[in-house]
Amino acid sequence: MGKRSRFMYVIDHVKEELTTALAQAVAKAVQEGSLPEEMREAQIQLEVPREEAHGDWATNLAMTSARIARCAPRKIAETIVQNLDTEGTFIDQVEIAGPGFINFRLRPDWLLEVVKEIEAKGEAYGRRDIGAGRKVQVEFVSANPTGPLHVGHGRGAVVGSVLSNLLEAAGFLVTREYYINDAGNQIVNFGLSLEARYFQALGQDVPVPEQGYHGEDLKELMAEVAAEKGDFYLKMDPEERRKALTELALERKLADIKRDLADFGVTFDHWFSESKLHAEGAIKATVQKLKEEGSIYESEGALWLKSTDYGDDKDRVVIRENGVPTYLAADLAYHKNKFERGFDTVINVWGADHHGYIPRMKAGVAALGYDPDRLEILIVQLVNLLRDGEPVVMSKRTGKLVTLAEVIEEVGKDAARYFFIMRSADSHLDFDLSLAAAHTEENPVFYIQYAHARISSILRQAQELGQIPRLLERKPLSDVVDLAQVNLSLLASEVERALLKKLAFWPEEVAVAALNREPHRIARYAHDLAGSFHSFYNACRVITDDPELTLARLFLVDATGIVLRSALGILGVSAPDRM
RNA sequence: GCGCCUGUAGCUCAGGGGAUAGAGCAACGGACUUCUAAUCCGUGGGUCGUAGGUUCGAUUCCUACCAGGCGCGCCA
Repeated sequence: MGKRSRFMYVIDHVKEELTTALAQAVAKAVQEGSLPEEMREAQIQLEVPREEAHGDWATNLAMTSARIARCAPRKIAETIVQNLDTEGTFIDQVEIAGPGFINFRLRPDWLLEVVKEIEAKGEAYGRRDIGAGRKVQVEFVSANPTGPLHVGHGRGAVVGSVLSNLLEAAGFLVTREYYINDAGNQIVNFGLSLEARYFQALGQDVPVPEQGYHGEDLKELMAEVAAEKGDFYLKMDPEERRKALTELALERKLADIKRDLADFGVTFDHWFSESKLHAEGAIKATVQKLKEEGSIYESEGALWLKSTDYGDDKDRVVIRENGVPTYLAADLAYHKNKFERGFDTVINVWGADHHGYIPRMKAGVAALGYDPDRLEILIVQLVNLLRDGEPVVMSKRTGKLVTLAEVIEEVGKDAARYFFIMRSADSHLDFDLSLAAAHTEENPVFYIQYAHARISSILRQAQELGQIPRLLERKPLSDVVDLAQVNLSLLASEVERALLKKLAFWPEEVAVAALNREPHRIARYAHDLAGSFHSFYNACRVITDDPELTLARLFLVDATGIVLRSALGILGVSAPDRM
């Protein structure tokens, strides 16, 4: 039952039964001549009706095929229903309603299978093989190492990290990558800024260049360097000096970034250096390849990519008049490198301020001979930082933003991660620091975590009272209690069934979220599941003097805990045992 | 001017070609001798930005317009 494949769940089994039954009914009706031949082509769509009264599942098949069958929807529905064979399936009742919906009600025991499945699979319940082992690279954050991470980077970091976890759960082989922009013009400016700060630290009045980096962090860093090394760099050749200072600063800034991200639960498999592309001649090779493809021309002394051939609205410079490659050139070399590494799909998580860059990047990939659909770009809208409902803008004259480290410090890792992922990526996010930091009331993170703490608490008490044997932390209850001896059909109340149904849909949720690249769905699911659990908790006492009922409910509680941990695990939010 | 995102309850947002549009917060009224009240139950609250179009059916898709955000470099 639902166990044909490792990744086929009760929910999939039910959907398949419905689809098969409908398809066979249509085929039979066509054969009898009561429906026209064209009906065989009809697509079968299943949906979960909003209204409980409309059953567990419904299909609009009769309505969508009314035109093709040249017949009134309700008439078609009747014909289909007459030919429906539900023998041996979970389908219990079928009715025609409204303009021609066919509504299905399932046998109540289908939900009990879900408990068995969750107990059998543990936290693997919900895993999918829709990725089928295909290799996906997710590139995210990739903030310039010339300054600290700020709040804006936080959202991209969480979206990328949760999306990666989600894709892994869906059966993709995921590589998480950070592209370090440690070359090019900005690094020249970075070096000049460092040099100026260094001189300043030694008491010389040298201004930071207009185009340079004015942040306090560099001032502090160079003050440290001056304190450690004194005037060591002063006597060096200026070019050597800037190079040395740049290398030292990049190393330290990158270490800071890695630490901040690690504190945020964000890790990477690869840190990819742009400078490596320059050093290895990859940029030259990429431009050469584009030339061979006929996508490069010369004009005004520069080399241009004919990106308009691939849908961009203007052509783009790749090699400047002065011979220096543009950022785009490096990025094209980088993406060529990605595809050469064998990724089937490459996903870039970008801030909304970079969305204008998409057409030229896609064009470049196409010009290099790769299918541009293999490059997906997930745009994450910008974050409005608030405190008590009031905007928190620039903090100082230099335009210094609130750093990610400060936010984590103020609201904690779990709350920060949840707030960054709770809205869809294309919605502009209001992040209210005071709300996220609130350890009481209206904080959704604690609402979810509290549900998990309650679950742990119940299981703890059941053990202390001797209702169940000692259980290893976070192991399924079925490890110590024989589930076959438990009467799960006692889980029959409305709240219990609502909770079971929520659990049944977890694999479906993982699939939909992964396919649509919508990690925020997992946050919503976790919140909904916690809500279903809280309602159950308040309506049903778990530990009672009725051992049979107690055991059945303990399994429901345990199964909820397992799924809640899976969802929180994907979100990278902790699941506490007490609060 | 052109492009991308957004416009849904007082606020923040889900949802989505279907049957009576949802959640959280805020407001109001209830529930702790019982496994954690960081919880639950109930009430009120909506021309789904505006106008057209496609469709058996549009809040959802298309077009135009209005409003907000972001972007339109031989910057990254």
